[in-house]
Amino acid sequence: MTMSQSGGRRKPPTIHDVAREAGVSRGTVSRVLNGGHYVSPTAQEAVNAAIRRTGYVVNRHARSLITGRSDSIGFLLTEPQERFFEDPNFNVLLRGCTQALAAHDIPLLLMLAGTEDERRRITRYITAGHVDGVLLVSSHSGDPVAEQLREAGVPLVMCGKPIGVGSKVSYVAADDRDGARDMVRHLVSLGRRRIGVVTGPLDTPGGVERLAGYREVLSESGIDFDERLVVSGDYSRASGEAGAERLLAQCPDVDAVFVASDLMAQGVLTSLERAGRRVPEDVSVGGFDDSSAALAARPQLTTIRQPYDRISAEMVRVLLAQIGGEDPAAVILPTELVKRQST
Amino acid sequence: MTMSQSGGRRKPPTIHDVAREAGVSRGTVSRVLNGGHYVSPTAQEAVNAAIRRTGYVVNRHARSLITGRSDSIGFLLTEPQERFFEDPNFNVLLRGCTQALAAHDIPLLLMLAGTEDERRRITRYITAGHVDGVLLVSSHSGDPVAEQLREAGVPLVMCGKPIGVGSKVSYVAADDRDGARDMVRHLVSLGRRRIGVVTGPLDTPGGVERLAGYREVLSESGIDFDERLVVSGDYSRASGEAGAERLLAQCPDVDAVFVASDLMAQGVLTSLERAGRRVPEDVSVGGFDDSSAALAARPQLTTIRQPYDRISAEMVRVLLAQIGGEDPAAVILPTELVKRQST
DNA sequence: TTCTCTACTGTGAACGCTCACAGAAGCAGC
DNA sequence: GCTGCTTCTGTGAGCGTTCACAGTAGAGAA
Repeated sequence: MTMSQSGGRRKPPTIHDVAREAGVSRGTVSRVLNGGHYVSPTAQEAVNAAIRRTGYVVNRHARSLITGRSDSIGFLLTEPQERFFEDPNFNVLLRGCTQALAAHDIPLLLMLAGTEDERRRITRYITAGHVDGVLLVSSHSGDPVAEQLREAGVPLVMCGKPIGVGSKVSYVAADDRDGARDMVRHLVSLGRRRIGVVTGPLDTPGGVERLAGYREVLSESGIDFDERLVVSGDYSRASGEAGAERLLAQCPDVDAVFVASDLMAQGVLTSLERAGRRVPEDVSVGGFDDSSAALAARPQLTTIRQPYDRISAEMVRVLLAQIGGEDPAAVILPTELVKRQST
Repeated sequence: MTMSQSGGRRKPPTIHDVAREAGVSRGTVSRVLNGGHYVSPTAQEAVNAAIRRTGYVVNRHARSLITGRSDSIGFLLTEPQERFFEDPNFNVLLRGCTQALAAHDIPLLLMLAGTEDERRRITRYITAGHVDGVLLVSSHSGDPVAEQLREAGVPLVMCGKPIGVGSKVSYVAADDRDGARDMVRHLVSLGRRRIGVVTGPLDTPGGVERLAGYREVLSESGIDFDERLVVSGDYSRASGEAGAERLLAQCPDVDAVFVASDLMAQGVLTSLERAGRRVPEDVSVGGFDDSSAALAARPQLTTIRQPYDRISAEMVRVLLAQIGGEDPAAVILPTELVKRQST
């Protein structure tokens, strides 16, 4: 631990120093560092002891120079910054990914593409090979970035099912349709019959699937579909508020609302309160995500839990597999109904 | 643009290829890449053309290997993950820092230290020299990480004034005391006299300063200080809610509350509503931060705007200066009163 | 002329690592 | 004995840069 002497930074020990200290060659030290195959137990131990004594840490740049890997991955978010500021789901995902990557000793480079310029700059950075792979979060449908990265041969995993990209890109998503079914069945079981829905963007698979689940349950329950009960939003709180207002105007007899995100559901609660409707007595409200917004809402939201911890872990797993040469893969994870006060 | 051919990744062009293409030597290309001093206009142009033609991008690892710099910086957040999930201020800061760094073509490594183990792992990573400097966000007072990094000689800038660390560490902060004064003066100007306060953690300078500003205005306004009007929180929504409850129990005649963060103010609003107090008619509520929580709250919060865009820009500026050899610096930025519906 | 100075250019030597290869040692089978 | 195989180890080369240094050319001064 001679390293942590206060003051300036002295020159750190190299693999050479460790080799000398352990009485072996550079090659042997390198082999120990990279899995320890074809190394005698004696040498193994001597090297490990030398590493501890010298405080050696590998120089990642020297390694990368020769291996061609950067041993770092990018987390790319192509959303307007307002959404990043508002939606806590990103933070959960971000945290999950850093954690999963940390287990592999891989740093995460944060890339926020709020504007077109930034998108271009970041795409150039990535295709230049400065990261080994990319975790891409983008609900934004017409987003060309996925296609560009795929074409450039950059390993890529998306969060949520992509649209308009061939089957060649990996993704990890929750089972949107099934989650929606669970929620709407729950609302039906409470005796609700005039169930409104605030959808996500209908040019994204997530938005479409959640609406599809809603319709399925209506028909299996013998409830007629009424298109005036359907309004669409963009996952933002404001769009939830506006959506609920339209809903109330079109169908004053609405007795439940299935909202495609917790954040929009917060907005729905605001509108309902302003309109004098009590939740859950007059109107039941169901959210989607189980983000911190669900707990922050008054009343606390009944919602569909997306397993973000598993989603992020799977994203990392699939990405690393792909970097290791495996084919792209799609992973769908189950959701869960969480009952709270709003229904 | 021969690079972006679909399919596998071919070997990228090196500085050597560019040199050959431009009819100059490696050294000249390198000089052009690094500022272009001592290069003739002719050579300059030839090199730039060759770079464009070949699609050359510098290999950062090779550069780092020789310069000893990593040309990347770490954004370290030592907070429990619940806070990261709940508080949008982190996102604003994160966005600002990535943006400011992007202008220098420096990637940001995200480091989230939610647990003690992670803190250790990350500290080891940083002191190993894998980043050139660290942007540290930590309200957590007894946090040893700043001192450790300082001792290891790692360039460091903190967000918010640090406690318990010598004057040797840089920081950028908003003028907490002045902001608090503005808010409390505003409440006084509305005729409020029984002004409660929900403080931040009192083992942090931010928490202490905002309380100090409150007391100063009371005394300049000839209002007696009543310690039953003071409760302390930890910046979380829940602590705001609990704080307001205690406040109402201790001083039912409270007619205004100055809350040291917007998130806590949201909690305060919840408690006041439950207690049947109207905001702003019965009780005025003032927040602090001007985060997205202030706009999400009902009614929208009057608050003190912290200039997060400038804070992040200054953090990056100071950090880069320090990496360049300058001494640590402290920067205090002015705040601004933003009037909305809650007062 | 010759010398000095400035502006520019090329070259070899690193930087710290991994990888391929060559070799050594031990052991079995003929 | 030789051959082949396995397990282990050391060595040289090279990854793509930058940096220090040596050198060249041209201008101006002595």
